[in-house]
Amino acid sequence: MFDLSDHKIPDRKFFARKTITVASALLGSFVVHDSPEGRAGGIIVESEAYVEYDDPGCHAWRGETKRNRAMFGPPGHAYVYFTYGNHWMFNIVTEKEGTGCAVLIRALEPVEGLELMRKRRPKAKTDEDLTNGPGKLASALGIGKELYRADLLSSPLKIYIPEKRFISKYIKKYGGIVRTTRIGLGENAGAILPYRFYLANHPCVSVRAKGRSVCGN
DNA sequence: GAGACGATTTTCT
DNA sequence: GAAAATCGTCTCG
Repeated sequence: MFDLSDHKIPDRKFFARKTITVASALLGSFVVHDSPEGRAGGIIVESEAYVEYDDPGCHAWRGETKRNRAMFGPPGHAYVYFTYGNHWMFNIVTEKEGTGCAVLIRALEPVEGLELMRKRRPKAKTDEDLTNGPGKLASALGIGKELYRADLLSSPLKIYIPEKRFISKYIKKYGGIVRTTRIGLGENAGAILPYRFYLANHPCVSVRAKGRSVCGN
């Protein structure tokens, strides 16, 4: 398994930057959830940016509501919400407090707690199936409403940033970063904005119909 | 293997 | 009452 002592927990400023910057900077870093059942975690291989000010697809576009309140809070916190009847989504709040922006984590490479994740997702046939979608990874990591607004710097749910060398090697290994349009948004909901990032050849990326790898990088 | 669709709940109009 | 930042299953090739 990976030794997390080589990786550091970012400070608040890491998340306070532009959402697009944070979304791409998160590729190759770790998400770890220490639950009572044990530790589960993986490497981020796909992310999407959602920003309040120029993005009709963002939950915060129409202003603050009870549901999206966490997005307007301080950066580095979790914005977790429920959708489509069954699924939790895990987002990381970005930019300065009062701005409704976040990064949606769409896919991970499972690394820590494989057994626990398999137990949580008995229907997954392969290990890639454990975390190759936003609803799937939340389920595999045991992320639910109790982590709404959790501080990623001090709660059981944390982000670890590996050394720069590790990240560039990892990104290179999987063919570089692709920037393209997001998934699951309607035509009028900012579907054309190139706010999605993923590792070109990574097996865990949830490339769907709309997400053809167009703009290589 | 790809495309269609139903499940199910929270939130807003 | 409808839509939603999805998933799993069913159908047809």
